[in-house]
Amino acid sequence: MSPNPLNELGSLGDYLREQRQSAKLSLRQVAELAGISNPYLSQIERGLKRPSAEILQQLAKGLEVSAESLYVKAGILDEEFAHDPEALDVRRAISHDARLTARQKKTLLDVYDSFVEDLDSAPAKTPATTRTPR
Amino acid sequence: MSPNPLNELGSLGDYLREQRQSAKLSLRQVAELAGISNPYLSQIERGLKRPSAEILQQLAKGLEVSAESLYVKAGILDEEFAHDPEALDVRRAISHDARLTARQKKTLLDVYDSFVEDLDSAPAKTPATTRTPR
DNA sequence: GCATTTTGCTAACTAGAGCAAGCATACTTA
DNA sequence: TAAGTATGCTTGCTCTAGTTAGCAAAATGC
Repeated sequence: MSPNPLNELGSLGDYLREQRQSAKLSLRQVAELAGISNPYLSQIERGLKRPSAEILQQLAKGLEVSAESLYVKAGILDEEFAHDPEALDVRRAISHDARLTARQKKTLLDVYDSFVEDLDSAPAKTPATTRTPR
Repeated sequence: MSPNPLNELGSLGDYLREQRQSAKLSLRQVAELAGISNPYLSQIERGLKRPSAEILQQLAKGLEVSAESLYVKAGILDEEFAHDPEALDVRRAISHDARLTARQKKTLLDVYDSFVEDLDSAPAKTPATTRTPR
């Protein structure tokens, strides 16, 4: 059932270990800085356990990286979302708007697509289906 | 020990229950949409259990709100971080889109505004204190 | 009136996050 | 060489997130 089996987990662990080693810190040091136990950190780095968001927050603090970047690697946050959205994209903005229902999003996206379709010379774009950005 | 004892938890639960009721859905319906058990959702709404980020993701999908907004209420994401990319950015993205004519922009903005206008009674981002109970 | 469904909830259980204690190997320093 | 320490890891354990089964009260139908 778990949507992020161990792929993303391993990637997260690798990233954490890289960060720790490039900072020349031991497992115990980072564990202490983050306020978690060192055996547990060891298991996280090797992808054996799946840390909660709370633990990720503490680890981010200890490693001096952003919590959001860890969330992204753990698969609980969209990458696009973490990247500060200076680059504005209408489709993306619409699909992330918490105030819109799914149906309203589809309506807006369809309208938008119909507008831009006209100027894309003759693209024969996919008409109605909501294309998930990503 | 836990940094977010039950304060933020209660706020999250209240928010979830408000969203569900304003959508006129039962516990079981939302639980099914989100793919979680209904007793568990009941406990989350009453602030008795602390859902993981994964569960919050599924709940966001079922309730058609952004996962990030739930993360904020659960205390695992900074408010500022989730703030900007929502309401503001849709309007801004539209008005900055070079592919749209002025008239098309106005159309899209009008549609968008009409959508979010309806939400005044059921706001997606309550200031957490003022609850307008219809 | 009584039966059926729908509502939210309680109780008992399972699985896994996160912990303290301890182990084996490598690196010091005397 | 041997004593001391730092490294990462394994072993059990506790606690709680999340489950299934089932309850009492409210709504709906016959």
